[in-house]
Order: sequence, then structure tokens, then C-alpha cells
Amino acid sequence: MGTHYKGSKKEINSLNVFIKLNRAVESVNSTLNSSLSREGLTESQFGVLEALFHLGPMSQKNLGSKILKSGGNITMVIDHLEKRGLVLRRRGIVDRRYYNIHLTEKGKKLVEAVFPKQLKIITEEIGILNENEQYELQRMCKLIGLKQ
Amino acid sequence: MGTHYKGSKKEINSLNVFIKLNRAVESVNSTLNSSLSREGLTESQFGVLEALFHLGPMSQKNLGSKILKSGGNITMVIDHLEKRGLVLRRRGIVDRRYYNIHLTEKGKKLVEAVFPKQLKIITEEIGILNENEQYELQRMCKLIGLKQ
DNA sequence: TTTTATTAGTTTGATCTCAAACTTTTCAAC
DNA sequence: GTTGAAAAGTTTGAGATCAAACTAATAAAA
Repeated sequence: MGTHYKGSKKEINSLNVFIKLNRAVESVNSTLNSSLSREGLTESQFGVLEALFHLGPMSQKNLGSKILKSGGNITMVIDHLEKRGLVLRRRGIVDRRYYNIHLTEKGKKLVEAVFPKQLKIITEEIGILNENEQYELQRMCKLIGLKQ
Repeated sequence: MGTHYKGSKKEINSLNVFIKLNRAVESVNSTLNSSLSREGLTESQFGVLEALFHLGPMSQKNLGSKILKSGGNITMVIDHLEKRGLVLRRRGIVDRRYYNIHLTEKGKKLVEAVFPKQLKIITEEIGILNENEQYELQRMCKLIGLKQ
């Protein structure tokens, strides 16, 4: 949303805050995505790899709820990752409706190479704020995201 | 990015802050987009309509830089809006490379109906924070988005 | 004035994304 | 056991998105 609009003072202030909030997030994400695309990864693909790396094998359903993407989308993301040999699908033995998605050795190595770079970008961007500011920012964000 | 990872304390803190920041923005945007989709509008479509409404007619190039989307994308967004009779293209008279994109009466009415709803959602979400908190949040966001 | 470079917009190809309809498998109720 | 509901995953259709190659119009340089 742009910055020229009509409304009460409270509305105008809220909108300005929200616009700044959006821009800050977009700015960091854009840097993160540029870095990922150099490795041939999309945000969702990296999200899946990173979840598997830090949390271990899980179903597509679970991956979907971790990275906040729809089921149909996860199918496609896993398809791509599987073709590149970064993950593999194993049918559940007890319950054959599930897949267990596993990170391959190749996938693990890729995360180990990429994750620190992502972390570095985030740390540099957020590191502009001092410790207390970071605490306050986090506290406020929790309030805003509270509803869901 | 998930919440289980390795790194220094500074890295871990930064990552946590960034995750909360992302979630807060995603939460609000998701509510906003649900509301828009009830009107048959996407985020980009509304972004274009809103820019035209508040800033007046402008070229596709300008619209692209306002809503941070690529040129090819704007072509498609305008195509859709034009088909629905919400905007129209007028070739520049002085410089025939440009279009001037205009909001139609129908488009204007739609913005007048939709914009207050969007503003209400944002005001409710951001309004959880008091005036000082909002000021601080905005100040910090400006620091984070500084690079570009 | 002819050539060259730049600019606005379009097209193309690849991928992402969602919602909705669909298949397969499991589990619960009868 | 058969039937029906629910759950995991797939497919489909529509639109979003980008980068890169392209066309048309203009401006600058020779």
C-alpha cells in the first residue's frame, strides 16, 4: 500500500508502521532469495531442506505446516528436490498414506553450505539493532502475529 | 527458517527476531489477502488500483516501481484489470512508448469499497501496540530496510 | 541524416502458488 | 465384513512472478 491515503490519525499511523514493517521484511527476504537463487534454490525449497536438516525426516503434510505452504505446493517442491537428489520419499510402513521425506547426503551437504550464508545475511541485517531493541522488536512482533 | 539451528548467540538471537518479524508480516498479509480475494482481487491488482487511486494516472514502468514488481508482471496485471474494466491504457501523445494507465469509474468505486476494509484490518492489527511502541517499531524497521 | 543506444512495454519459458477436485489408504461405525 | 468418513498426497486450472529475448519509439552521436 502506498503512503497517500485518507483516514483518521490512528489509521494513518498504523498504515505507516505496517508499510515500514513490510519493507524491512521484503528487503531482507530479497537479499536472502538472491543468495539462494545463486545455489539454484527457491525459498520454499530451502525451507523444506532446512526443516528436514534441523528437525529430521517428516511427512509432506508436516513440511507444509512448517513452511506454511499448501499440500499441492509441497508435492511440487518435493518433486523438484527429489529430481535433484536432495531428498527422497519413503512410503510409511505402518501407514501407507504417508511419505517420510528424508534428506540425502547431497541435500545435507547443500544445507551445510547454504545455511551459514543465510544466517550471516540475517545476522548482519538484524545486528543493526542492539540487544534491547531486538528484544523489543521480537516482543512487538509476537503481539501482532498473535491472532493465529 | 525454523527455530532449531546451530550458531553463535548473536546469530541465534538475530534469527529468532527475524522469524518473528516474518511471521507478524505474514499473519497480517494473509488476513489482507483473504479479504482481497473475496473481492476477486490479488495483492498486486489491488496495489495497482490503490496506487492509481492515490497518486493518479501513471505509466506501467512507474507502477512497477511502486509495487515492486517486474515489467512483464505489470503487463499481465494490467491486462487482467483492463479486461475487468477497472483500468484503461492510453498511449502517451508526446511519447508513444508510454501508456498512461487510468482508473475507470468502476475501478475507483472498487477501491473506495475495498481500501477502508484493508485499512481496518491493518489498524486493528497494528493498534495492539501503543503510540510509542508504534514509533519505535517504525524506527527499527527503517534501520533494517536501510540498505536499499 | 544515418547509426546507435536507450527506454517502455510485450512475449516466452520456467517455476511458484492456491483452491478444488481427485485417488489411495486407513479407521470407525454399523 | 461392508460402508462411510477422514486423512495424505496428487492433479488440474488459473494466476503470479521473474529473467531474458524481443518490438517499437525516441534520443543522442557520428
